[in-house]
Amino acid sequence: MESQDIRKAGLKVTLPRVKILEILEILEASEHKHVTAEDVYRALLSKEEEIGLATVYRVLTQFEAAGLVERHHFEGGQSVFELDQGHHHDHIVCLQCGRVEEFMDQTIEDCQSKIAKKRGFEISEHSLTIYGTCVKEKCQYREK
Amino acid sequence: MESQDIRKAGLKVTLPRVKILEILEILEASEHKHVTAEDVYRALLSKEEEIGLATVYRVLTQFEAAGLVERHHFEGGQSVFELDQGHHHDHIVCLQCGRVEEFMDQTIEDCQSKIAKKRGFEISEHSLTIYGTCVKEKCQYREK
DNA sequence: CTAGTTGCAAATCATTTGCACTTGC
DNA sequence: GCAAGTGCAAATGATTTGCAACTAG
Repeated sequence: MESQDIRKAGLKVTLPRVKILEILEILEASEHKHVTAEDVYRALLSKEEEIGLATVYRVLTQFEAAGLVERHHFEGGQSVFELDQGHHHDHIVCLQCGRVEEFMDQTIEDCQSKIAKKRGFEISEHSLTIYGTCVKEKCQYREK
Repeated sequence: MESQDIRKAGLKVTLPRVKILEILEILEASEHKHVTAEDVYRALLSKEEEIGLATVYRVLTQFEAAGLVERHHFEGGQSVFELDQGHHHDHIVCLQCGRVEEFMDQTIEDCQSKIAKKRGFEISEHSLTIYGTCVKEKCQYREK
């Protein structure tokens, strides 16, 4: 019941918010869970929902602040959002097809903590993204 | 002699290009070698150089293509440039004062290659940035 | 009822581009 | 001399904001 999450975030349970969270949850289960605000907006349109792009941006930003959603800045301008799955992970992005895979490597995490500690930095977050080209078999869908 | 680098990049040796490269070289030696296009533009203005912001953007982009300069996308919108020092490194950024330190960890690099290989990705580049707060003693200059 | 939300249009910010005017080579 | 480069103003694209009209609690 996603309305609980919205309420818990201190936000009113409104149609736009419910619909947007719904979209994100559907995408979460798909191959294509990393989306731009524009993507969400188009998904809403295709479901006949009359929700403005400005609202999509506002809601995604509020969801981010509430920890429901994560925002990433991959190469290429637009912000990319995904539902917060609770567990940290990094990304590997195919520059040809845009496909995004997730990974998490404890050795890397540990190294980062060590580096930060050695330099007297208190880590608040970090972002690691590998860009490359994925194998032909997987690199099929050429979107955008 | 920086004009050599410009010529080698297949670009005409013009005043704006020389001046911009000069600025970047001076900054390179300083504590503050990661700069926005706007920063470079202001540095030029303070040296009485009449160079337009559009040109700064154009030149930085050309320098990037030529491998003279690296462009990073830290949090906060603007692109950040630095002279290409020839050796890869990652960044650790203080969210309070904006200070940037560089680091490079072979273990992390190796892990990344391993991960990419396992997933059939051919790495073309990667970006790792740690965000945090640095120790009080170093976190002095509150710029911008 | 009323503070929080939304939609829309206009504003903003970083960056890019069109074009007439220079300037290296 | 002429292609390449520049300045400026206008265009762009992503995101944000002002504000009057709505709606959840």
